[in-house]
Amino acid sequence: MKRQKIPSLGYALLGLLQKPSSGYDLRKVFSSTTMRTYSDSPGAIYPALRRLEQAGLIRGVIEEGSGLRRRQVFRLTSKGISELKKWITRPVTREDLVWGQQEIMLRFAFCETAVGSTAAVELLQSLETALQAYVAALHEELQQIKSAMPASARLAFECGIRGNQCFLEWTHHALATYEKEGKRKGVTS
Amino acid sequence: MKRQKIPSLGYALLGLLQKPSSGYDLRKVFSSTTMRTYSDSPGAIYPALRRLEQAGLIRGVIEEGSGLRRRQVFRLTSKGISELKKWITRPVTREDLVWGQQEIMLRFAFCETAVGSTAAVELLQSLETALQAYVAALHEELQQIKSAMPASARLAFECGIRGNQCFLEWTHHALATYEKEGKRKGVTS
DNA sequence: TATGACATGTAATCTGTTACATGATTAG
DNA sequence: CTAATCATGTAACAGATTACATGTCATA
Repeated sequence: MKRQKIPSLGYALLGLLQKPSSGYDLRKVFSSTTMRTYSDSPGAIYPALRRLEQAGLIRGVIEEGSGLRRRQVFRLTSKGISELKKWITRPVTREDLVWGQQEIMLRFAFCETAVGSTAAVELLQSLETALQAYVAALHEELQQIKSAMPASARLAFECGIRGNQCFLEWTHHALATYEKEGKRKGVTS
Repeated sequence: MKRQKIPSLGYALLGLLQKPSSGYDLRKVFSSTTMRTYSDSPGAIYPALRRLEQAGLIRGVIEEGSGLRRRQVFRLTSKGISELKKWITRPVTREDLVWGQQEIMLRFAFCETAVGSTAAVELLQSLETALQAYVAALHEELQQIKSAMPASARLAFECGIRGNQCFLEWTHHALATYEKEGKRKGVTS
């Protein structure tokens, strides 16, 4: 009955388990794709899977099929699906931005298959709002402290601002993409 | 005699301790500036300081001055300074990029005061090389998998590419800044 | 004198890392 | 047959989070 918070890795696993997979499959995803930011070590993944299973979010079934190496395939439960949706659709906060784009982008990447493209647009809009405020705040912070900083520190700060500005422009690009798609599909609706 | 690897927080503390500070001062930096990505909790910072002290990288002295609240001010030792320099000046690897810009930018921000502007330029050049290769690799990865992805996943991937491209452009901006400064100071040398 | 900010710390718990261990199956 | 790969795990440890504990000093 403990209300444990699910760490980022847990949500990454939930998202990937939209397609039923074994622990080994998931490790391969982490070691071979852009998701290598997450550890592919068995000491991280197998315990994480067991925690998710104990929380009732996924269920593992040992395959007794053809090849017959013991291989446990995990699937989302309905509780797991709703937890995943909740994580994806909650509004983007300032804190989310401070902790990094990584997790926000993971949420967005899973959004379409898990919740649908309407939710994807909403997530983008929420992100846009948060980013606009954040970029403005960063500009202000720079004004206040730039005189007392060495050049490298000021440049590093500018890098952060540029990065977030670029991120903001991407949200516009992404929103435009969805708008176009919407027109293609549903002008007459 | 343990050769423990210093975690990111440890280096952040070493960099900040170029200016002698108490644990409380450091916590305030983490809670109030752009460095709020690091935890400002006492349970993280005081133990980290003690580890650095045990490793001989910093030394704390209890102030017996005027105000007389007990307040321990930490300073870098010569060993700490050289460890900080080593961290800052080592070449930027692919792995550094995968784990995030954060730590690279921290190294750069501390670079000028800790090692000097020549080292800052070298760090930027190393970063530029690594980024060019990384962006190229990301483009290739996108080509290989984009057909099998939902729109949101593809857009998320594009976001990563754009971010790194933006980062690359920033390195050019930063290098140009140093070039200009170099001319102002040393044309006749 | 009581409240709140200053300043430092500890203990329980959780998660992740590193490194090792185990066994089944397939390729050479 | 033996080496590599598939597939799963465990144990020891390090580090972070959370929540609590302690005491000092200023001020209202």
